[in-house]
Amino acid sequence: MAARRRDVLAAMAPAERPLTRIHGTIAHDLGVAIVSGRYKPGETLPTEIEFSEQLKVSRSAYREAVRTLAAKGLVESRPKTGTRIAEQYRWNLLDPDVLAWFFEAEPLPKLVEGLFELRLIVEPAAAALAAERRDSRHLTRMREALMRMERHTVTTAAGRDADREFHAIILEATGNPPLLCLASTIGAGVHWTTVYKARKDELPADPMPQHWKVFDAIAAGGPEEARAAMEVLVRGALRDTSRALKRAAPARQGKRPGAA
Amino acid sequence: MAARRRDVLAAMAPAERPLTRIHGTIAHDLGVAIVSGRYKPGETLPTEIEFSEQLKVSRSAYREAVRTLAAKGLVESRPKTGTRIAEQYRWNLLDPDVLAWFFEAEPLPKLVEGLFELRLIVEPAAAALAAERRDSRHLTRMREALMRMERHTVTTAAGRDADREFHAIILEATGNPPLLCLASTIGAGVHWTTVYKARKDELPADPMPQHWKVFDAIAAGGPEEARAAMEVLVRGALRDTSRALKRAAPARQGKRPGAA
DNA sequence: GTCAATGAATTTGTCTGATTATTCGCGCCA
DNA sequence: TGGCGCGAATAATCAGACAAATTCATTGAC
Repeated sequence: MAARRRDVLAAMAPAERPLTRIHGTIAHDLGVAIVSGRYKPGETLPTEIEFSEQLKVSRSAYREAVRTLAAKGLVESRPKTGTRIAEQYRWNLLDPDVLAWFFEAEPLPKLVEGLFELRLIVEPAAAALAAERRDSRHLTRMREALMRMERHTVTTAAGRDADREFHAIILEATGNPPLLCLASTIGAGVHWTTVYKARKDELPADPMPQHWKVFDAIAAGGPEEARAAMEVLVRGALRDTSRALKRAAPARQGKRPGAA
Repeated sequence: MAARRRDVLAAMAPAERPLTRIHGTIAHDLGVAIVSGRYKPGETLPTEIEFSEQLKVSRSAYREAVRTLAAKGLVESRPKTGTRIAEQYRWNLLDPDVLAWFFEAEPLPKLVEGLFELRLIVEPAAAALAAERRDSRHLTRMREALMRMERHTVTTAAGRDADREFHAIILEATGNPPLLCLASTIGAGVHWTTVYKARKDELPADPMPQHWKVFDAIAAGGPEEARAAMEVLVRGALRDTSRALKRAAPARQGKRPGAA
């Protein structure tokens, strides 16, 4: 019955969708359409009435979806002018949803690189801070996450979740709220490391020894050791990922202008 | 810009308000009320009908405001359950609006400390990256910002803006989009450094020499020198601020003074 | 000829009220 | 005890009308 309403945005799988949660669906689809470049910055969307009719939703539902996007910096609306896609530098790339939408389509290499550079800056420092505080409960959770990761291996979804969780717990262990907000950002990087790795035919190196080294250093209360171990870990991930990106790059020529 | 309809949230000055932009006003006031702790995590707001009547706005305007807050992780709504304040760790502290709302009331010391720790992690690394790329246009803009800052001094709003801009340009000069998103976060820290400094009776040390050192190092293409100079700068700001925070802490008992 | 004021058209913003979907909690029954 | 519906409460969606704001073209004055 329903689900025909997304056709305008994405003529993709007609998966049945609950009749409610329209707002979420519209926001999601529009968000993906924007970050994937189907709508470009500066472009203005059709008028509310027109677009909501195209999407087969009421104007209020559509407006609420646009509010969600505006809150994340993706669009800006003004009377008479209409709703237009904001410039990229205004997008809140650190927002978990925006990041997820980005990675739903193939993300821009520039963004992935930036994410890894950010990891390289933040995670070693976070590991050092965590080693300084050395909170036992966080240590327990880290060990559990690593053991779960070891059990499932990073080739499985459960293993990747455990991997993300390990990195998130380290951020949490710093006791720094703003730093914890970067968890989803870091998590996106972690996730895509393993995905890119898996795309390479080469058998990826076992990530566990490096992870355990980080854990041991934090557990031992050695900030500098933790920092160093984490840096080796992230640098390895960066190396693998940028190799995979370089190989994927030629296939992307012409598809998207991609500037910053 | 207050209005009669905000009385429920903030019984402040009853200045007349433009008839539109209601959504923004409500989102702002509610956002401030939440981050300042007037509504606590777990609490549920009154029903849509009830609350929108209290606020003297239509349900649609109220709902759109709630959507904005939900997009930033501050609230979660579900049928039957109602709209409830999300747990703090879900709040998107890196969102410019959330941060601004936080600083509209007196921010929690924990948050300010966290912000400075983040600055201490990110800014030296960003300065080093900027020194590596050494883009001439960015260098020009940095110099202009610093000269403007020198002209107005940090005791003026224009001077503080120039200060923030200088730090933002450095982030921009890294060529890293996610890093640039931290500009508002860093900017909040920069801003509050000067505010806290101004509250101390002592004459603050002239910040310009340190700023010029950072600029010179970047312009000279010396990553390590830039990193070191920026670290000195931020560490100084952190020292000043945490001193002011410690002194302000006793004054925070009980109720909260007005905002700016 | 240039600039300022005016006004109309267009688009988002707001309001109202009705209907639907979802979910929690309770009572019933096995 | 434990699962299964039933009902009530609440957000979610819909529909349509009106208000406000801004752009843009036109007009008028100097």
